[in-house]
Amino acid sequence: MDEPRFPGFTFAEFQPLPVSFGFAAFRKLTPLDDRNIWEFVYERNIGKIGVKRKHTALDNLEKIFVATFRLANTIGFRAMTLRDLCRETGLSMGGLYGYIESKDQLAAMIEDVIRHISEISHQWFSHIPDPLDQLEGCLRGYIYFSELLQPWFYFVFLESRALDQEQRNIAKDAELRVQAHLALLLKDTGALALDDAHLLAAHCMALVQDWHLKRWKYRTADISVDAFADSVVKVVRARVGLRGAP
Amino acid sequence: MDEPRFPGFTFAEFQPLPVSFGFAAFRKLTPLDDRNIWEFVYERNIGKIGVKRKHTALDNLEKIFVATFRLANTIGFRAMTLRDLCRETGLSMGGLYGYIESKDQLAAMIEDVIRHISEISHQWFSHIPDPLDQLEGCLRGYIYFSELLQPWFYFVFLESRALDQEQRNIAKDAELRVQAHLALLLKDTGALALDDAHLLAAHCMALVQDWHLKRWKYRTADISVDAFADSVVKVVRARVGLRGAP
DNA sequence: GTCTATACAACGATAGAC
DNA sequence: GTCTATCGTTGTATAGAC
Repeated sequence: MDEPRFPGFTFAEFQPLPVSFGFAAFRKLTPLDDRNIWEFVYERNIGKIGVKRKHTALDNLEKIFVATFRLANTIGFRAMTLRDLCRETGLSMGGLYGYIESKDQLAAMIEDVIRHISEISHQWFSHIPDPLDQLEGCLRGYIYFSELLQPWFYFVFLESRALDQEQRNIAKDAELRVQAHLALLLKDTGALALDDAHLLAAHCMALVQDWHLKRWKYRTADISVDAFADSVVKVVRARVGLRGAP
Repeated sequence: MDEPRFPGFTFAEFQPLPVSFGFAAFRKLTPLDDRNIWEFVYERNIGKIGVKRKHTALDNLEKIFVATFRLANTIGFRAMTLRDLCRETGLSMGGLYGYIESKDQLAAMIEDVIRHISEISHQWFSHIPDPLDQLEGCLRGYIYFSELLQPWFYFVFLESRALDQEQRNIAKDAELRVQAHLALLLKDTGALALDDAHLLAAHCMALVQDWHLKRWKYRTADISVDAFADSVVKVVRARVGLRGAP
């Protein structure tokens, strides 16, 4: 009866964003946000989740993931115990195991969602003709998604070592694919040598990831996500503007 | 009989580095490197370490820390057990506790060393008159130290959440002090507004920390530490060169 | 200074009642 | 669909021999 909302989910089919855009515009147009993401998780893990009543499942999934983020954020995922998780969610140990197969698989579910978003969200900007403008879209897209889904991104970044070797390699490959896409756009500007483009693409990854990695810092300094994104874009555009020699 | 080698350790008294310098020059002139750091650790923790014979202590300290880095790197500090550590070092549980007070304090010892280096190493470049040149020195200093002591920096960055709340705040304060120093130098260039200087200083932190945080990426791509440092410096100088408006 | 042996708490996971 | 009760394992840390 409940129809899936994200069948073969892709960004290409959604209303495009303008070249330069702020967080408010992003939030209004994104097909995936911090409210309907539980449905996205549910649909990606049907079969693994024992609970069949969708509304109950979504409710408890939200409780479980939110509690996991809070606990992992403060003491780390490995230090967090399933008994902690039960206390915070109100579920029992047996009840919890209706939603997760194991503690490790809980981490893998989170990783999967964010990796999927990171890898396909750049489609949303592929219609922009100028490569540097398209790059700006990708950078803003990443920053704004990590703002909207901050606990998810933070978890994935800091807890990916808790995964097994195979899934860690999947995570590394995903980061390299995103970076390669940025490098390609930088190369297409015609302003950078190939080596410089790859290095600058790596710097771009470091810059945008800093928003969720050091959230405490920017919150303390009262810096908005728009100010941060503007600043990152300015740094990257300045470097490209050099056109080769220093 | 064994005299301390780092009494009241500071960088100010050591031979200064030129404005622009590579990793080789850094390595030749640094008073603290990956070989004598065990002595540095020993001297900072005298009183806590039960073993009094210095040569034995240095030997086992190296074994313990190297094994900790390897284990924390692969499975995470929290997942690493003291039995793992015994197996890797060849020590017994009882023997191990002659060097550490607890598992948590082992992490705190590592944190302490790197925080101390990060906070005082900028003294090494305070003789440079031009603020932008001095900034370049600080950036290169951080990158080259994190290259020399890569496992230490990597551990501190990713495992700081394993510490208790008080020590986590100490770590955050340390990062903010380093960043504030960079912001001051950027402001002194006269090319940036105060807000822009602080944001760019934060970007600097993200850029230089990427060298130890994503070491696997740069190793795979066969990028040298000198190429990386040059690229970071180029990005920052380009942004400053904009002189305000975009 | 290092070892073996052990104490004791806490963990992830499951079985079976409701 | 969720609970309580419990299993076997593994963790940190220590005591006492050598």
